[in-house]
Amino acid sequence: MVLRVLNVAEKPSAAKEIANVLKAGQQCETRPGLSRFNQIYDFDMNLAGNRARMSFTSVLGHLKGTDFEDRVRKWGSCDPVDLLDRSRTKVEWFVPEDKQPIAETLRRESRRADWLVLWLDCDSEGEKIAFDVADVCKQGKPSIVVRRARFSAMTHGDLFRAVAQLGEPNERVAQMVSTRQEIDLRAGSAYTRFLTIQLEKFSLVGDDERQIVSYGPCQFPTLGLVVDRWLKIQNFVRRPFWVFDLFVKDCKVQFDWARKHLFDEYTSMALYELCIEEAEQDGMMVSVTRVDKRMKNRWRPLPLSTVELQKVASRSLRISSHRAMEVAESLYNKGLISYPRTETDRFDKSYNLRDLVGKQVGHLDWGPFASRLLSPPSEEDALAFTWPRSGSNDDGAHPPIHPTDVAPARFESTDHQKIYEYITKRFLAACSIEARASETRVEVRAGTSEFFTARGLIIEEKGYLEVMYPFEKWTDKDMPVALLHVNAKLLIDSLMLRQSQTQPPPLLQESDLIALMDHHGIGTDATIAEHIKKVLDRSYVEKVRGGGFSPTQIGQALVIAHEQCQLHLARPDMRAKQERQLKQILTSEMEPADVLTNALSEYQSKFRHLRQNRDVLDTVFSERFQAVTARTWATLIPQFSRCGACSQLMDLKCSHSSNGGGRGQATSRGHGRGRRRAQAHASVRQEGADRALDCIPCNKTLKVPRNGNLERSQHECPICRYQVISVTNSTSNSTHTVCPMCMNNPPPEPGFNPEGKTSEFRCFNCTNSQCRLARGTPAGLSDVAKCPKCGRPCALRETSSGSRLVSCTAGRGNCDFVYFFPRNSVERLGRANGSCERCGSAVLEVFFSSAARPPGAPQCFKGCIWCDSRYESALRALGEDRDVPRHPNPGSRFGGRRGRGQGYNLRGGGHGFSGVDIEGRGRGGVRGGQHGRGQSGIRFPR
DNA sequence: GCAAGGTC
Repeated sequence: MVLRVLNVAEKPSAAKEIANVLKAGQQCETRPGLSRFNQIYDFDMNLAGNRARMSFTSVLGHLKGTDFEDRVRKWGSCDPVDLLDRSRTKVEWFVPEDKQPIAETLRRESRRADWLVLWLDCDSEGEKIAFDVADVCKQGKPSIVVRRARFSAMTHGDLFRAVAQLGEPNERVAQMVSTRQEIDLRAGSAYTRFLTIQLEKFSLVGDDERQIVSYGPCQFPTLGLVVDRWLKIQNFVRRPFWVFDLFVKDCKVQFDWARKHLFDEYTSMALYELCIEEAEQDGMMVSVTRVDKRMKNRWRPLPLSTVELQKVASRSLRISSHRAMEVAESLYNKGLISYPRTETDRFDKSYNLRDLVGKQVGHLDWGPFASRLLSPPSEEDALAFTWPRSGSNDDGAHPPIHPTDVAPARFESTDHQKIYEYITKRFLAACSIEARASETRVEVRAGTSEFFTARGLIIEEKGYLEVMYPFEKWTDKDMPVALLHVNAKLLIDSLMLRQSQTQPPPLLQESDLIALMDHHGIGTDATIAEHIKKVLDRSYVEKVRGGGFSPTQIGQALVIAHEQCQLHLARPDMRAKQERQLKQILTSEMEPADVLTNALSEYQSKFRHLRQNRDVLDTVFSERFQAVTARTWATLIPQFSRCGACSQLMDLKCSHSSNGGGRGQATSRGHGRGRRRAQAHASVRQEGADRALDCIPCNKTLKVPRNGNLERSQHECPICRYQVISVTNSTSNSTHTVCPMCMNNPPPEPGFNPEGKTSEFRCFNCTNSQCRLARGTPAGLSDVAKCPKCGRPCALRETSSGSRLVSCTAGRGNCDFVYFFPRNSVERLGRANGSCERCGSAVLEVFFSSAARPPGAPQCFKGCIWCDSRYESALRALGEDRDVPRHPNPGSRFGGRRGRGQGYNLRGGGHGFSGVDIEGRGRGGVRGGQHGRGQSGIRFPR
């Protein structure tokens, strides 16, 4: 019987390569898969004693992606902090649209296979992909036998060993990867949404452009490293120091003062004068006190890893790390170099490196060097092939980067040529011998106590350096013969005391940044360059002349604000700490769910802290950026209302635009201050235009509502001391109040979502117990009853005019159910423990006013106001002769027979609803009505 | 509109 085996590799090139080795010279057929990149190779081989028909195909990296459930994918669809809470939002794993053809190929091929062998890269990401592949294949054939092949190099020996020792995929490794993915997605999304919306009011980049202010667990620390160096430079205090400069006649060597430098001016002067005096007595001569000679080796380079290639590219080739990876990938796809994303800096002994060197012998530039490596060493030529040094890193999946084929006649670009040349020369150098030189160190004395040294160098064996030109140089430094004799005396040309000063460190170069990221474990070899590009694209950092990285105003402000809030999200050890926790999944010290919960709760508390301190963000950014809302404004009413911070009067301003927006109206571009172009001529406010209060002493601009007539009220907000503004809608003649500070910086309120698109905080959202204008529903009263009309929760509220009511929370346009408590008879309301057995509404306590209470009438009622008939009786005893709504809960004594939907009795009487405004006269028109006693009863405005 | 990690 022939065993049918489906084999899956991580990428097309790996499938091709592995199939090519395993077929061992047998015939191999190639056919297309449903994805145009992923072909299928069919061949026969022996597998565990069976004859096997192998089908070899591939995926393209991760097969499944992850995102939030649909409900919360849109910005503003939920409070961002919910994205950090697994009980409130879910993330989903799915095969994205562009990977569907691959998944379909896998399902199709699985149907006719007995075994599935997973040849994914042997790193943690590969293990996760292995599970995703197995999952999709099982959709095609649930009974398929799943095996994992593990190999450390794509060599004949390793691959056949993997076939002979097929194992199981490691679930904990895959769990670690998906845990990291979920943490990154949740944290990135929550903070990015919050930061972007919070900072939207500042003009961070050019107008009309939307600036995303993103957070990522790799991009923030990357930014942090740049800012850290920049701050060191900013805060650097230069210190003067003094140094002796010695020049000796006819000797062009540089002497270094043995004391290096002194920070004390008087000591330096005294030493200098003494030295000159003594030297004069010596006839202005120095004497040679010591001559040392020793051999010095220069080690050949280690085999090349990705991070090293990126550093060299940016440092020596003037190619950015991102571009270098792009180019390396294209060289790899042409078969010119090995896989360019590798951490490995040691060659496996099974590699035939001589063959690889042999491929290069025909090259005009380095060919002769390659052929000398392959010929035996002689007395004239010490150069010989030497197995490369072994570094300490091995990712177990890929060898160090090396050339796999000869250079083509023409390269796609000079970058391609430069990168290929470097990789090849570096490979030949690694297979070569060390460079050797003899160094001469000469010490001279001026006067009796000042010593100086000079160094000379003679390169005796160039070794690998012969091929590394122009990337690495080691040059001879002549040492004049006159200096080589102890006790020789030489005439001083000049001896000077020079004042200098300490210098700040330079800005981080890209190669420094890569090295630091690598050191702190920020990103992987394959992604470091992407993170650097990301902080550039986000305008957090910029590359200045000379190639250094400098933080922009945005970058500075982000890091400074986070540090001021004591949130160390931009520190480099954050990621390393996370990685350490994730690793505990591998050792079973922790379960994935616990790691996730821990990480998310830390993010949650930091998020809440940041949100509470949003003022700090605003302050730090307002020091650097003009608020969008202040750019195109004209004063509408000077000295309109009082500022809570400085007690001065603020101007009411208005955008002069008719199509309503400060944004997109201004024409200035660039960063920072001084770009304000206020238009003073527009004074008439038009409907839909933005309005704001501007406090000049505080340099603060606060949005106020766009619509309605604004008037100052006499009230002062107890939270922030700003003068409250009343807003009157001229159409409905309704009035509400708003505190300008709270509207822009909402106090934390459980029932208020500050990120909601339509949400602007008003007094009716506020539950402050000190404020008589606060009309928000305190926590606990937002869900006191099931709406008799639609079944959704109803809240207990109080209007600005003092009416108490229960209304549906479904929102305007969805359900307008309202029940008013009789104003004259009801004094106080409260929520008691428990809920109604019949309809589920909360048990309420209704306290009746003693003034309105006739003898014999109850003092209070406790129960369900919809279902308990005692409430209606109490009202009647109080002279409130209206009915209360009945809950149409099916099965209750009121429900069931009402027929479809809202089969309420609109006529009043009986158990139906009375006082219904079926004419839809709108708000304000329903009060009183035929009953003439205020607001008891319900209304259904249409 | 959001992350980081694979790969094309």
